[in-house]
Amino acid sequence: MDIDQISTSIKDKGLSLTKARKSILNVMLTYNKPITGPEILSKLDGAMDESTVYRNLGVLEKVDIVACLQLDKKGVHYELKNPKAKHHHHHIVCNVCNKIVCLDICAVSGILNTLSKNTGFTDIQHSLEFYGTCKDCI
Amino acid sequence: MDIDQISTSIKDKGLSLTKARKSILNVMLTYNKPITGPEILSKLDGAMDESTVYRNLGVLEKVDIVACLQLDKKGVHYELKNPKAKHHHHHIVCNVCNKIVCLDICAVSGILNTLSKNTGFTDIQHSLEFYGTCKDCI
DNA sequence: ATTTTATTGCAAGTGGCTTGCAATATATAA
DNA sequence: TTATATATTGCAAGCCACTTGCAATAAAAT
Repeated sequence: MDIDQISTSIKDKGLSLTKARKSILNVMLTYNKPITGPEILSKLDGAMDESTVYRNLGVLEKVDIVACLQLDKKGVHYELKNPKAKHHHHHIVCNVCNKIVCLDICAVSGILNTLSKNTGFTDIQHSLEFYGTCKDCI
Repeated sequence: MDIDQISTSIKDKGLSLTKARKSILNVMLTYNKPITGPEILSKLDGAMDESTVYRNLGVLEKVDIVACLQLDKKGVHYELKNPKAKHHHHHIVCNVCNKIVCLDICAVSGILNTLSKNTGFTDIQHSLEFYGTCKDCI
């Protein structure tokens, strides 16, 4: 995934391709794993106002270019969604160094029908995150 | 579970049984599902300082009397842990009315060994929450 | 090139906690 | 039971991660 693909995607969604949006997306591309708002801000190093960053994360989330995830005590993280591949995935986070690893398994989707039958809930999504100690931190 | 059981549990853990702690726990017992800090404060209606509430939630969490969970955009929630029964469980939250239902299934524990083998992480915990539309909100 | 519409920066504000500290309540020892 | 030690509380202030209103500016449409 590169900035041109994403630029195209942005225009496809009917959004303007602004300098601010390009910078934010470049930071996220370079970082290449879930990143927090404050981390983005610090990488931009004053080049852009806080409100602009958060407003853009909001619109990019709404048009499905970025996803937003809560990593328990580690707080809100944003990550680029891959428009081609299936995006649904989970993470495992090191409790010591906060390293985040994306996983390609989802053990949960199989039970959604049962869950829906048992609870009466419909249109069910889920969030599943793992925490532990990575091998560098033992 | 009642306030006397919890009081005993508090003393067992070497904590003082103060008026503040009793009030907070009573609110949580009455509410009987995950509750946020601001919700607790509002039910206490000025009877106690904010800092006292959060400090106590912190110590009660540390001694495993309450658990703290992140419900994505719904924020941090606290719930009483049941000292007798196994406490590990997950929730399903209505996106419309925010109703929270506790579940007794965990589809995930089975894969922890595989996950550990694949990632090298050890001591793995997980958080798994479901979101959807409950049948009252369709 | 000009108008329309969307986006930005600035400044101020908000919500959900957290911290330092002196006053007070609870526990322990006498 | 009272005195001393320790833990907890309220208050005031502060902090972090956003959010909002608004006028200035940039991007898109004509």
